[in-house]
Amino acid sequence: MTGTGDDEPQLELPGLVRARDTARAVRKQAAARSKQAKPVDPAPELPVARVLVDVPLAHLDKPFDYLVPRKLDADVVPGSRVKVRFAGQDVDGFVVERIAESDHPGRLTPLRRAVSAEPVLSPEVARLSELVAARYAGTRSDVLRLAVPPRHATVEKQPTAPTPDSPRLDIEAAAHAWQPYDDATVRAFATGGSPRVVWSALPAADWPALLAHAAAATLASGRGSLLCVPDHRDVTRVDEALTAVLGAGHHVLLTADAGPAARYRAFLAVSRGEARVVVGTRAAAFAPVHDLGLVAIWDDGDDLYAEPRAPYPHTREVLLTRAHEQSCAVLVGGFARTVEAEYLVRTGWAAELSAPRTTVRAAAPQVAVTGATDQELARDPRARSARLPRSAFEAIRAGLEHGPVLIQTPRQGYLPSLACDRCRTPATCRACRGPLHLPKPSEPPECRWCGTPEPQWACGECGNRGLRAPVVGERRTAEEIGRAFPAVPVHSSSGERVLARVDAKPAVVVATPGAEPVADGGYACVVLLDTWLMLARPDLRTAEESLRRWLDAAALARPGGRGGRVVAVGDPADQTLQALVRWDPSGFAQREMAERQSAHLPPASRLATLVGAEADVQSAAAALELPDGAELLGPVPAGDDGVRLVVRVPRASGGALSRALVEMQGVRDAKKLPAVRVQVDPVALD
DNA sequence: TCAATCCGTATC
DNA sequence: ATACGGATTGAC
Repeated sequence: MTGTGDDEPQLELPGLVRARDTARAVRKQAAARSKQAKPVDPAPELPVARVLVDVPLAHLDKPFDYLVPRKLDADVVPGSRVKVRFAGQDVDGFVVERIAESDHPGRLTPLRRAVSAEPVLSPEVARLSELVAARYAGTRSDVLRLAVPPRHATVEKQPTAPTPDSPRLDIEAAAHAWQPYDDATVRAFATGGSPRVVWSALPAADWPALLAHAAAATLASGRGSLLCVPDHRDVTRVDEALTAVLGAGHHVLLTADAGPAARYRAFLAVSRGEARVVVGTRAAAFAPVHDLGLVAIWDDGDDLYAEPRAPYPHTREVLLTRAHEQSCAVLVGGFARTVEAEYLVRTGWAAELSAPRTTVRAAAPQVAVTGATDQELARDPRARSARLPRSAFEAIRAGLEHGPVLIQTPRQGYLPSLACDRCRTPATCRACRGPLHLPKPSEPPECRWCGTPEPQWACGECGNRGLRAPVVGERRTAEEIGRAFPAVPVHSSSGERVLARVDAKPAVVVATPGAEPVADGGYACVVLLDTWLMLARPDLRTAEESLRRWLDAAALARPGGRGGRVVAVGDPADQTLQALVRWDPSGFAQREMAERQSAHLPPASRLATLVGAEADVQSAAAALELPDGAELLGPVPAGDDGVRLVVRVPRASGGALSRALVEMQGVRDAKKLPAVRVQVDPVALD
C-alpha cells in the first residue's frame, strides 16, 4: 500500500504546488523504487550482453554491458533487438555479443526487454557499420538505422518461404554472355575466386543480364551476391534478368519504397539465408547476404547512391568496404567510369574489364556533335524555337523512319537561371562564380549564392549585355518537337512520370537524364540537347557527370552498323563531348583523375565539410586535431544553414581526418554544443 | 556547519 | 534526457 507515503501532497494547498514540481517528485519516487528493486536472476551462462544503444551521440558510440535476466536468456542472442534503460530513458539496442563477465566497474542494469530472438544484425554487418561510421565520421547508431530495416512483427512471425527448386546455374551461359569482355572473370566467380574489376560495359549492352549471369556464376561456387543499382526501374530490369537466368524465387529485391512489411520480409529472407542473391537500391548495400561472394554496383556515378541521411555514406564505398572486409569479388560497372572507379584501377586495387577497341567501335552508335550557330538559326526559325540545329532536326526525321528517337533534355533544376541571349553562355557572378537570377522582374540580376547584385552585367564571352532565361524543361521540349513532327506520337518521361520502356515503333521520346526509357531493339537516334547548359552546372564533377548522362542515353541507341545515331547539340571542340564521340570513358576518367589530383580534389584528396552557424563551425574547426597537410577552405555562406567550411587532407590522411572529426563531434555532443553537420567526401559541394 | 543549489560529466 | 558528485553559496 502507498497510503503512508502519499500524505505529503494532501497537506499542501493545491494551488501552491506547481505541476512540474509534482511531476519531478513522482519521477524521483519511481527512480527510488526501481533502485530498490530486488536483483534479477541472471542467465546461468554468459549473463552479460554487450549492447549498442540507439543514441545518436558520438561519445556514446560504443557497446554498453547489461545483465541478461534468466527469463530473457533464450531470446537475447547476438544480433537481436532489445530494449534497455539508458541514462534514465528506454532506448532500443542491438545485442552484439554475449559474454561471461563485464569489465564495467559499476553494477550492471538488467535488460528491460528482448524485442525478439531474430538475429537481425549479423556480425559482418555490425563490423561494416563500425567501419562505415568511422569512414564517414558518424555514429554506428546512424549507420544501423540505414542497415537494419524497422521490425514488422507480423511478418517476423509468419512462416518462412518454402525453398524453391534448385536454381539454374549455367556457367557456360554466363561465360558466353561475358565473352566480349573476358570470360575468365566470371569463371573465377564460379570457382570461388574473388577478382575485383572495374567493368566498362559495351554500348547497348544488356547489362542486367550480365549482372544476373555474374550472380549465377557466384552462386555456383556456393556464395551469395549483392547487386546494387540506382533506382527502382533498374531493380525491375535486373529482377527480370535474374528470373530468366536463375529461375523464379532465388533472389529478392530490397528497395526502400516497397513498404515496411515487404521490405522486412525481403530482409528476413536474406538474413535467414533463404535468399542468396539480392538486388536493390542503395539501402541494399547493407543486406546481410550469407557467404557473400560478390558485390556489384551498376553506374556508380549516379547521385542516387549518395545516402541523404547521416552519415551520408556512398553505396560504392559501403560495398568496397564490405568487399575488403569479407574478401569477396567486386564488380563496379557502367557505361561511364567515375574517377573513383578509375582510382581503383590506377592503384591496382581492381583490374580493368573492357572489351577490345574494335568490339567497342562495332557496338557503339555513330556519334556526331553539332553546334547551333547563329547563322544556322537565322536560316531556320523553326530550329530556333526548338533549340535544334538543322542537322539534329534531320537526324530525328531520318531516325523516325526506322524506329523510336530519344531526346534527352536537362532538368530545369540543373540549369543556370540566366544566360547571354546571344551566345548562351550562362551568366555567373563576378564575385563567386555562382549563377545569376532575377529576384524580381523589375530588379537587376543578382547571384543566387552570395546575393551580389550585377546591374552592369556583360557576357564574359562575347560582351553582349542581353540576358534571357533559357527555354528548357522536358514538357516544353515535347510540345515543340510534337509541333515539328505532327505525324508521330511524342512520349515524355521525367520526374514523377517515368516510362520504363517503349516499343520499336517510330515515336519521339523526350526524357530528362536518368529517366530515359529502354527501347525494344534500341533507339534509331538519340539527340542530346543543351549540352552546354549541362556542362555549365556549377559542380565539382560537372564534366564527369555530363559524360555519364550522355553515355547512358547514347548506350540506348542501336549500334552504328544497324543505323544507330547520336547527335549531341553543343560545341564540337569540347573535351567532354569528344570523349563521347570516341566512346572513351576510361581515357576521360584518366584525364579527370589527373586534374583532380592536381586540384587536390577527391579521390586524390579527402574532403570534409562542416555546416552550421558561423560561430559553431569556427569553434568546431578550432577543436579539430588535423593531420599534417590539412587545409581549411572557407567558411562560405551556405544558404539557410549558416556557413560551410571545407577541410581537405591528402588521401593517405583520410583516416586521421575522420578520427579527428569523430573526436570533435564526441566532445561537442558531450558538452551539448549546437550541432555542426559533418560530411566526409560529399558528392557535391552545394 | 549543513543543506540547497549550480555545474559538469557520465550514461553499463 | 537524467542522475550523480563535487563545488559553491547562503542561512544559522
